[in-house]
Amino acid sequence: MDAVFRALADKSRRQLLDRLHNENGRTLGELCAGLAMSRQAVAKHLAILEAANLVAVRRAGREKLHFLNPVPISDIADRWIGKFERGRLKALGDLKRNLEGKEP
Amino acid sequence: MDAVFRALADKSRRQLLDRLHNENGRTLGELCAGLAMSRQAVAKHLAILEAANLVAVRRAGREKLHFLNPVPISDIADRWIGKFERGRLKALGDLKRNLEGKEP
DNA sequence: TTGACATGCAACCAAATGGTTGCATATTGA
DNA sequence: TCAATATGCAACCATTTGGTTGCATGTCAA
Repeated sequence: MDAVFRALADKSRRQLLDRLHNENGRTLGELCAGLAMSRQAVAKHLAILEAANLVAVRRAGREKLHFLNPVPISDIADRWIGKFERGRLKALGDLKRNLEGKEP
Repeated sequence: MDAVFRALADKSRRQLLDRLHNENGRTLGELCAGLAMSRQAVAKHLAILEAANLVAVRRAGREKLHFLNPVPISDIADRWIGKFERGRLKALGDLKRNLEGKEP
């Protein structure tokens, strides 16, 4: 879980996930194209995403195909965001009242 | 949005949000209690959460009350996670097929 | 076989991060 | 007033992070 949050903290890695979301099963070389970054930098990012289980990999000869795994993101939504979502309207009301200086 | 993801990347900061979720409107001193960390470290974390708009603040005399703001988390769920959630089942099926080496 | 291509590994570097300590400021209450 | 309390600010430090370069390995295709 911590690895997932840390992996998502970087804009480049979120962009890589976006690209995989659009076209799944890309090779490292394909993912590098047009990213103002060296191939090795992209490889490191993908390794971090892979360690966080956000990206799964299949070797095909000399190529390495990368696939988006949406499960950890789903887990965030379910286990962590859901907790705050449930109380969202209540919290918003409390927040407004509290910032105005009254007690709820 | 980037600030929100980066703020959420740290376990201590997520714990602070959890504590505010349980008991909203805590002072800095209260939030420090029992956290193996100096007051200044906690203050820095709260500043980061405040900059990301995840925490709102009200001064009350010499105390500073901290309130959870669930909106940015909700925004993540809506704008970013939702994108992956929608295709979750399809992506999972594709993932399984692709890792098995067949084409979809 | 052999050259071109795709990826892997390692050393290195600058900047950001998370933490500390020390001191300053502001508010409360006796 | 004045001491205790609550927070703010700044300098400093170690580690992590995101990036680079250089070279090694593995695979395809002519």
